Amino acid sequence: MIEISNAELEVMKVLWHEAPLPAAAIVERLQHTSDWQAKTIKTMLNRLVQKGALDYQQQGRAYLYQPTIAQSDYQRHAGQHFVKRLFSGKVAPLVASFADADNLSQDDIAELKALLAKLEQEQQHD
Amino acid sequence: MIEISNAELEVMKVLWHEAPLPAAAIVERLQHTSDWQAKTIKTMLNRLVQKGALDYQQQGRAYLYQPTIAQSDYQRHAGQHFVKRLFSGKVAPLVASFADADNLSQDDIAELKALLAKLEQEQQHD
DNA sequence: CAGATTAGATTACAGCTGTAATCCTTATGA
DNA sequence: TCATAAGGATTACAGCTGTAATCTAATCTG
Repeated sequence: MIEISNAELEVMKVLWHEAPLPAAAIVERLQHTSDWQAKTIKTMLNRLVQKGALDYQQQGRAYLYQPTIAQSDYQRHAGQHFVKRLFSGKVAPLVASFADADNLSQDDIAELKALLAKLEQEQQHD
Repeated sequence: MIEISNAELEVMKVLWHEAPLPAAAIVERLQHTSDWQAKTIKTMLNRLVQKGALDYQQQGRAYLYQPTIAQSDYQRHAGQHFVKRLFSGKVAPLVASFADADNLSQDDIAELKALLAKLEQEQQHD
């Protein structure tokens, strides 16, 4: 899987939210949430294209960029990788660490319960 | 929080498992699970000391290394950080992505259910 | 048409990382 | 005692990353 650095990820997020976009639009969106220079963002667009995480179509003189990887695919992959690295591949201890950090709201708990219920449901139908 | 790189983390894991240890013992343990040269491992010990993730006591001519950070603290911190970066801080979607990847065993599901039950229990007592 | 602006391409440069090798000092075995 | 081994300290070096600046070609503007 393609390795995407921290800064590059911010660019990917913009395009996962809306694509394709020209560089100018990406720059504009990122300047709301970061203090990167336009040149910096261009560099990252270049690197992401070189890595194969983005591709583009030419539109006039400019490019329209878009992701080659779905956000959900990237999230799934990176999640597996992270949890393997730090939690021996088990997600439950990570959730427990969120609880320890008081970072599980009532909503989060409800969401997890619903998810587990759904999984058991599916289990029944196997 | 101290940044620990991938390779450095493998060294930390050895010492989280057992500490303090002299470099020789760390090298010996890592050579079972990696193909790093002893010199490479020494470099990482050095860097980890410089970063403040390890400290040591001198024992004769050698050092006895030990972590300055508990594994659970590092896990909690890194977990928060990762989930914030990729899942907007919500852990439930990460768990869902594990389910999508068929990476939630019956045991994992049971563990999560137990955890949620315990959290609700605690909730009652607030 | 000439100068200014703009798009992307190329270059820059320091710090971190992976992966060692070399250096220096001290202990140790022949 | 003398060479060697063993510890740690220092140095190496390429690739990745963050953060741009410069270069070049095209376009817009007056």
